[in-house]
Amino acid sequence: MKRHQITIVDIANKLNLSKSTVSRVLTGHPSVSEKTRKAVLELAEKMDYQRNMLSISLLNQKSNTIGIIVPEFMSSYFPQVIIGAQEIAAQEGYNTIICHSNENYETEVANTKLMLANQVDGVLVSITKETRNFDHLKVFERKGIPIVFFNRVCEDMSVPKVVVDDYEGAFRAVEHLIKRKKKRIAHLAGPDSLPISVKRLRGYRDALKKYEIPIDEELIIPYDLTLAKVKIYVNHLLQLDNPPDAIFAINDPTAIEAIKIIRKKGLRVPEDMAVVGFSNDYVSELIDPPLTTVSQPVKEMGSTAARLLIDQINREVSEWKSIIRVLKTELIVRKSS
Amino acid sequence: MKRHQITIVDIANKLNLSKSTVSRVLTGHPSVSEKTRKAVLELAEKMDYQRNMLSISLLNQKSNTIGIIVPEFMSSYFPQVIIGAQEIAAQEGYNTIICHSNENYETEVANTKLMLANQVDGVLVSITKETRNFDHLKVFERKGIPIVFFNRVCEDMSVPKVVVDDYEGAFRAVEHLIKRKKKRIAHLAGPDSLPISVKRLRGYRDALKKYEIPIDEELIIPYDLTLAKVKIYVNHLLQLDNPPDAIFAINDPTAIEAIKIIRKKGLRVPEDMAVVGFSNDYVSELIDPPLTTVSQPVKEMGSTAARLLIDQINREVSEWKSIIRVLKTELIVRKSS
DNA sequence: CCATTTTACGGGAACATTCCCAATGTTGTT
DNA sequence: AACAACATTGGGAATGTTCCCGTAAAATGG
Repeated sequence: MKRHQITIVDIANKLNLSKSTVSRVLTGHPSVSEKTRKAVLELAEKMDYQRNMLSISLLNQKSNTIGIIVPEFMSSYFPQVIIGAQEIAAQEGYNTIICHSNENYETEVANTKLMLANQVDGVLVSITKETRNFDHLKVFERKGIPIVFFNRVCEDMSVPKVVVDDYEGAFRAVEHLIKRKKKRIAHLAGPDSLPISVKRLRGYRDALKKYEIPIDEELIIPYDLTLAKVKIYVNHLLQLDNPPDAIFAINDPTAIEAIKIIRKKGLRVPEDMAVVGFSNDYVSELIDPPLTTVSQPVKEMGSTAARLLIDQINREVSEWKSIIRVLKTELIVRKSS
Repeated sequence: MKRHQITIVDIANKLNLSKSTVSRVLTGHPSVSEKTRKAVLELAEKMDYQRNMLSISLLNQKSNTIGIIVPEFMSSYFPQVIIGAQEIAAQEGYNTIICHSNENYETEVANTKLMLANQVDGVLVSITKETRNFDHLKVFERKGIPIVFFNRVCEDMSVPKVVVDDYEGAFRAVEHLIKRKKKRIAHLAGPDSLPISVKRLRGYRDALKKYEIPIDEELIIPYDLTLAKVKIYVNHLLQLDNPPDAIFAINDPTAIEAIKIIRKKGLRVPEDMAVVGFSNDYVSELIDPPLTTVSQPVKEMGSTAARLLIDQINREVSEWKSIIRVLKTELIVRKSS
């Protein structure tokens, strides 16, 4: 049994009208008599009529849909960004398609194809830690489909970006540790491919420089954000001849994992080893000890990015190109430091 | 400037072919010569051609898209369900469109409209705590669009459902508290509108009955899952003439909030007040003290639901109707009890 | 070399909707 | 009564794709 969808033609036939007239009623066009308008609206309601967006989108060459591609979905970070973005999108009559690439480059490429095939009017993207080739994203540029990066950006594409002041945040965090009299501060850094890693590392270095603390390259460990590896690196740090007395971690999950391992070794946080994270995840204030961290306006990041994207969709301009919105971070001092 | 999308007609014209032939190549139809096949594929690649799913969906009366409606997005619970569902969906060539209703009935209704307008082939739904009228969901039934409930189900619709053994899980949790010599066990319950609340409450009652512990209605507090209210209720419990020595909470966020408040009062967990949650959120093992809780196979819930839905979409049957998949829970004992 | 089969391709309808243009009917004005 | 102006409706193209049907050319068989 092939189920038949209720269309405006069905309504038109039942009322001996043309589809044009029915369409006019449904789109709110003025030139239609009150009598037919009422009849159409009533029947539409009764028949559970729902306009078919597919055909409308096809006709208008506009789907009123934006795509969001995020690298992961486990921590509270990206879901919250999405909430912020969806709020604005919904307000502006845009629909959202969400994909997570699972930190996998191939999946990310597949996701962009899917977005294109589904005729999104624009995309919000935060890349995976593996992404080094950006051809799949440049397709959007070539096709004139607006794209906005957030958090994990691609630096050599001149499109709008929304980030936080990673350098500043990292600087403050490390400065805070120094003021707590910590002398050997290690940094569990992110992969070099991500600008956030690079910037936070630079913040770390400059803070040490400012307070004339020698930088020990042994204490800087870039890693691939696979939580399982944290154990290896933390143990490595603890077994150094001259072990660190503090760790500044690239993000909160890393910091939390580090605390777990440090405590399992019988050491105290923060007395033996202070730990500071980045992002202020939902969990961070709940753990023991509560984590000192650099908070970011997460929801705002989503809404700012969405706003930027929709502005770009509506007016067609190119001066937008190189806009970079930098949101403020804030150091939140808790018991872990 | 109106941007022109690359279509099969463009490719056809460039190669002096008909759109039919180009379409045949792109869909992998056999009856086309090797020479033209190669030419078409090459040009398509060069022109960044992407098939327009809108037109295909319109033509096929099938969008290959499923909708997922969840009540919230903050805790790790629903994101993980979504991951499980998306995995299966992607595998089967289905696309996902996700909406969160923000625990708000009107938003949920709006979301269903959006799903319908976008011609989803099926929907996965977990209702809000407010939802008492199900007309908006029955529309799917009337239109013959498969629907599967998960976690928060609507009991008076005979469609497939995926749940966990809430009764069993709650029973075990309370039994565990009893074995820990707790005599007065309170229950921070969910709203009556949700079957999960009702079932967990029943498990609570039956466990007490089995061990012949009198049920004190004063210790059963149904609440609306607004975390801010937990403070009021916990304080209320603590100020009773005969206060409880344990709390069984409807979910982990509630339990965690309760612990925070109890400790702020200077009481010890679990000595003065044991606390048990439900769901085993990502956070639960990280907090202090680690939370005893009933773990659910979250990702599996998503994948099972998606599987059920897609089966329903593919074969058109009605014996599916009343399938209920009950997934197993497991009591995880940690330090909070 | 002619008849028949096979191979490769083109033409056109269909999907649901909107919007422009034309057509009909109705009212008002002189 | 004739004509203009306006209100209301209908017809048809267009959006991008697939698939059925038809047809020409090439290949095969005797």
